[in-house]
Amino acid sequence: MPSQIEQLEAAIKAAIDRAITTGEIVGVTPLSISLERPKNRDHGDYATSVALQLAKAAEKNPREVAQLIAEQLQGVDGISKVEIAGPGFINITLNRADQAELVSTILTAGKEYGRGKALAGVRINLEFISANPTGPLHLGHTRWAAVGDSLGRVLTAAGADVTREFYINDRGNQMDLFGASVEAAAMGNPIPADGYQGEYIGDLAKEVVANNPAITSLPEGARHPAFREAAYALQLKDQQRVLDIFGTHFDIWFSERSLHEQGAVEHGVEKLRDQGHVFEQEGAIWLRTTDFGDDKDRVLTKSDGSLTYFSSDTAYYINKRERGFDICIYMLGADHHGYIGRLKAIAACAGDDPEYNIDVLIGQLVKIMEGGQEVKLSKRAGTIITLEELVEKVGVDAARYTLIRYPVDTPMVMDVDVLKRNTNENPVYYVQYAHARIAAVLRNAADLNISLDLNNLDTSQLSHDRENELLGKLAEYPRIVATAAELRQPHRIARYLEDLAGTYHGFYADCRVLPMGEENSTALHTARLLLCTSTKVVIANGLDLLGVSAPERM
RNA sequence: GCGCGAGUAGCUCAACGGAUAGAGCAUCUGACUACGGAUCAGAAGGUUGGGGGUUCGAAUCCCUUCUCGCGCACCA
Repeated sequence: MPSQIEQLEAAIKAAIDRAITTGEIVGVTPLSISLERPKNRDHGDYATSVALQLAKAAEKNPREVAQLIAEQLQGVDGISKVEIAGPGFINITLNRADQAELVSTILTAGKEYGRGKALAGVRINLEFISANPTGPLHLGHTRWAAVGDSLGRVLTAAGADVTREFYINDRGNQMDLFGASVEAAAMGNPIPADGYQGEYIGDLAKEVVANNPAITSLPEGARHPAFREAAYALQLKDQQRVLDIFGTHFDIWFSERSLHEQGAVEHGVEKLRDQGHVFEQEGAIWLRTTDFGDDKDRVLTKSDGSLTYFSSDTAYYINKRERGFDICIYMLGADHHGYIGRLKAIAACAGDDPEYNIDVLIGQLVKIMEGGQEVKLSKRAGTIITLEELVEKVGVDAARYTLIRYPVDTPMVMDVDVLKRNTNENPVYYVQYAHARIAAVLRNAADLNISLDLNNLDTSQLSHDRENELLGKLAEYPRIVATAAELRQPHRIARYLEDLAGTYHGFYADCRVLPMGEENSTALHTARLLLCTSTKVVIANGLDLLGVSAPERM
């Protein structure tokens, strides 16, 4: 059954179609109609500015266009009032009882409510975090661990076929340096000057030796790779362990080495050569990315024959596409924003559409405050905050929620002290509290043996302004999910939930849900309880998209 | 120098090109001796960094300028 908003949208389109067919206005019916819940309640339940948008092409006064559409909307089922306001807004008021049908829609759909088909059939590769396996995941990775995971859930909810992928940068000098650092720690030698300094290196060294005591007596040539590989395995396992705690799961852990082992780099270069964008100069092999807006051409194979990191990037992209992904999403840190141009250029060089097949999201840095002071993050000073430490400080729910709550392109400040508080300063509790509060009401209702049978729902009971407001908010949810998926912005879900929770609390303050004292339960109590239940479903569905729990009790 | 991002209330941040720019915190007023006060109602707080432009309408798009952050390797 189409949602109320869809029905309304269809009705407006039909009205425009008709006006165009009869020649009353000139133009084309827009694919989607902008419909919004007006902030001002005097402006009805829904408002559209479509007449303003059509006016120019129609060469008519916007109010006249609005008038033509409004006339058609009069008398449409469920619409009780249509008004034209301001420069040409159409304000629509719906029958309250019809709106309450939504309760039934939500409860019937359950967990499915909010899921859509906007991205049905689209195969998406979602790559995020992709840290070097040379140390613990830190704050910078944590933002992606939360947002990337949530985006995966949101895209899935919009119908996409999503594969979450972690690209392991397990090749190159950094790995050697990492291995050498662990080895030095184990052998009691000083850590190399440009090596890894953190305390964890010593811990890794101990663990490596404990697992294989003979390792220290290997000849030097064998010892170095042995340490590197052992430390790599342990560190990767640790990253996986921490992400598991954080509730972030990957479908594929993709090793950069494996890319090279299967000859994907050579294959990629061949493919790009076929497309005509590869050239040689000064003994090196280049990709002419400047053909597609990059600021300089990039080297694939150095003059000494070794491969660049960039060649891995190209091979990896081509590999993803050959695995059948329509859209490759990259989530990168702000220090990688220079990659956008070259990644897009890779796609273009491979013959793809850089506007569609590849999507690069850049996340700004997270600052962290504790004790009223910014915590300076420094590897040298040992003040790196790891994902694990953050979770220990504030818990998974608060950490995830806070990180997701902001659009990734804004730098954000996380105040650890605030996250420890269970107050409104900490929006996750505000939302979770609404859920727990409903759960409590439902427990009480069960004690009173009040029927929650949908067949007993009398929609005409829900006529209070607060009920109407709550219903309107619940109706928005599917659109919010679709928009969040389309714009790759999971924070919209969090903001919506805060709004919904606030609306619920307002309803709760003014509308008594359970019978008082000896009072018998009535159709109104049942209707309100079902409204509460549907609100609980939507909050739970929304929190699930964030990977945050929806507690029955707090 | 070039490129990318950011600049909105005292603070942290929202706002598909839409109506009076919104929340939370902080400040000030109020509200339950019956459903969870981790709540609700209200007040105050703004030249959306500055200046131009586009249009019915701009925080949003374009130009310009200032400030901050981050990048500009045959490194990984």
